[in-house]
Amino acid sequence: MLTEQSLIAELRRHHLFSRLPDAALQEVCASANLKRLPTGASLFHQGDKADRFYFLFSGQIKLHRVVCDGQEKLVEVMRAGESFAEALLFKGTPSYPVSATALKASLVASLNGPHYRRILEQQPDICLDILATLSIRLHQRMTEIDTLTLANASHRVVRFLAQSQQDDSGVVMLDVPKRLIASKLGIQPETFSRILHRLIDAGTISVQRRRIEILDHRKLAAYDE
Amino acid sequence: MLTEQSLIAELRRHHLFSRLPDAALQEVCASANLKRLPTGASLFHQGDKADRFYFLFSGQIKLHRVVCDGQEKLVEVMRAGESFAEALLFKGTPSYPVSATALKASLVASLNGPHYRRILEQQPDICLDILATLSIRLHQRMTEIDTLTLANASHRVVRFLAQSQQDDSGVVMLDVPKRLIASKLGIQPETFSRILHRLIDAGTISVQRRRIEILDHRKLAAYDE
DNA sequence: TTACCGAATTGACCATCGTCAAGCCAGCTC
DNA sequence: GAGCTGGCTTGACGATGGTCAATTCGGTAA
Repeated sequence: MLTEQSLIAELRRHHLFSRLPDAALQEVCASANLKRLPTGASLFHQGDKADRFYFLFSGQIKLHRVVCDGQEKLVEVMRAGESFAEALLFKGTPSYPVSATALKASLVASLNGPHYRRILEQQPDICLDILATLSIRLHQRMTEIDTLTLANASHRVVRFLAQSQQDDSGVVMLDVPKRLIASKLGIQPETFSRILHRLIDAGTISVQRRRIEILDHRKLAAYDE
Repeated sequence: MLTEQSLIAELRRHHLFSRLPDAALQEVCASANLKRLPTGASLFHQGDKADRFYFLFSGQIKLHRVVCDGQEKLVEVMRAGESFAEALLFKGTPSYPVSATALKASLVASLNGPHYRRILEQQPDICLDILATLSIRLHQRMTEIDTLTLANASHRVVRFLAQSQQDDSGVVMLDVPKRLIASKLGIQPETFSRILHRLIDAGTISVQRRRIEILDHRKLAAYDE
């Protein structure tokens, strides 16, 4: 069971709350709702009125967009300790630009947006923090646009692999189904599979289930020029 | 000739400066440089250290990215009265993610970033304004990613046309060369030309040089489903 | 163990779009 | 006017990647 104490302690580790005075943080928690989501449950839908934002304690939640012809595009996968939908607090007429669905059983705190916003007005230093976060995210989206327009499918996969190995071990563990990866890269699952196997045949990588190992970094980099 | 008075008056109309106390704005202007750029001149390059941001008084400036194979991708066209590169003020290690080049003879104010940032720390309300701007821009980029991944070339062109008619007159005036439009849409100039002519043949639009008129809105919308 | 279900893979086929090359048109200078 | 330049257009061709269908694989439950 999650106590109010441990809730506060978790939030403290996040940059949105770390510099908040104790009283303000207590206030925020008082107006928070805890939600348990089983796998596949929806948290909110694209287009819903957005007056709440979220903090993910445990589990995994995907943010995705649905477009006219019913196709689905993965935007981002949120993990424990991350917040999302907080950027909307500042728009005049906020409605969620994505849908949020649990990929695994998850525990989230639903926080009152306008309430937090009023507290923020007293905390210019946190504002600057958030500005930094947003400008970084904006930058990420820009490189993503690069990748999607200027590179073909193979390049996108190679870039994805290069960006996904956190340490330099050369190992990439996928924590979502391959079809979602394909969706994020803007290609079909079949194409994704074929490209991986082309890389395997060339001796560039090896794949066991969701574990991908980069065998030849040089050869991989050569693709991306 | 631009006097300090008219410079201040122009800046006042921009949301980054409109709520600044007089003294603070004077201070900002004092550390500003005015630059005249002839057509084709470069203001800054992708990757340069970014400690200044800009306000465009007159002319037209393109923000673009250059990628490995020498191709160029249009990100945005800035017009008189707009500011740019201000999002970088908040990143730890700022370097421009785009290059800026004058499309027409332009007059820009180059402003001291860290200086402005220090002033901002005293102005939480302006911080919130900027947060709103950034979150809107983030949203724009997201729909752009949608367009680039989930739609084929024809859809992209149709969306572009639909979004580009400011009033409902059905007239779209391109203020940059077609090749740059194509670049922004992530397609080749040849493909852009062919798609426009397909729409002309279908009686959906008419084109005279850089003036595009939408003749049949329903038929155009039917493409984008 | 078997049965089952969704994910992943593989093959065949084809539309779309990029590439290359040539030609055209508008605006400019001389 | 002639000639040049750069942007735009048009055609031919081929590679890339999407679609559809069949098969295999992996995990779960009976």
